[in-house]
Amino acid sequence: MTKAAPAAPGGAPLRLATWNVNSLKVRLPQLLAWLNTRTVDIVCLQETKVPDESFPTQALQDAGYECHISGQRTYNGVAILLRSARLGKAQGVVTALPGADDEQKRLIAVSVEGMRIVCAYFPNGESVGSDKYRYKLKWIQTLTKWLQAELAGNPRLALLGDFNIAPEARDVHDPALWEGQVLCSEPEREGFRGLLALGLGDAFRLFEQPERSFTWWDYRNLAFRRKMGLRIDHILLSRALAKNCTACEIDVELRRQERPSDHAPVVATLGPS
DNA sequence: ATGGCATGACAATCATGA
Repeated sequence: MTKAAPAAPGGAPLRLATWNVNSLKVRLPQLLAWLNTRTVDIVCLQETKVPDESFPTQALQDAGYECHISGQRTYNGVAILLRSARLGKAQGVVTALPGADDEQKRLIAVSVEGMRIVCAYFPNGESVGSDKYRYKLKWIQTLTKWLQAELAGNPRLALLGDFNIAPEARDVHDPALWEGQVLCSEPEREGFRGLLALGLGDAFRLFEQPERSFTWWDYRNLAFRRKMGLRIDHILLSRALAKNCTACEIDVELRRQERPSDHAPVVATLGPS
């Protein structure tokens, strides 16, 4: 096992981000522009919707990132981009959730700089009580068990992704409207708390945040303009990483752009340990 | 009111998302 390296060698902060791009093909120009203006070192992407052979590896390499991918046609698909100038080689790449026993590409994990980085696209769940909802709850259970083992071997662990869970009422624009609905139901929230119980902290809630902070807004009904959103994209940090976390923000500007993803990125900053 | 919009596969609608 490699020795845990400092979170921020050289003292420069390390930035970790997650973004559900809702089609990497459509969003690539925005992603490249974003990477060009923001210094993010580790980027977790969900809903790339692109098979591995069509992944825009060259364009992202040219932008300075090494790509680790687990994709499929049409649906799902995840990737981790590592900024080569800042980070060493990745090891221990895992491209599926062990034990999940399905074809859906929803998880990728890498070890880099003594950290275990897990990028996840949780199932949506469709509606409470549906087959997809049951699949979601089971998937979360499988993830939780696997993470427990991962944490035992890698205490410096970050879980980033589209969780498709709004953990609390304050993460919902209209809690009464959403009460008991998919993304907000109690079993899903229990699942989220089960992840916290592993010793993970919600990076966003380590800090004072504006009210009505969300990461997803429906394309319909002018939901973004009307601030009708949910906070369903998260960065969870193990204690060893959380104690060095100095900021966590939602990059709302990307949702304001032309032809946006319906999700905005979340970015966490780790200071020197 | 189960729609509204966006994406991909596919060639007019349909599955899926959240």
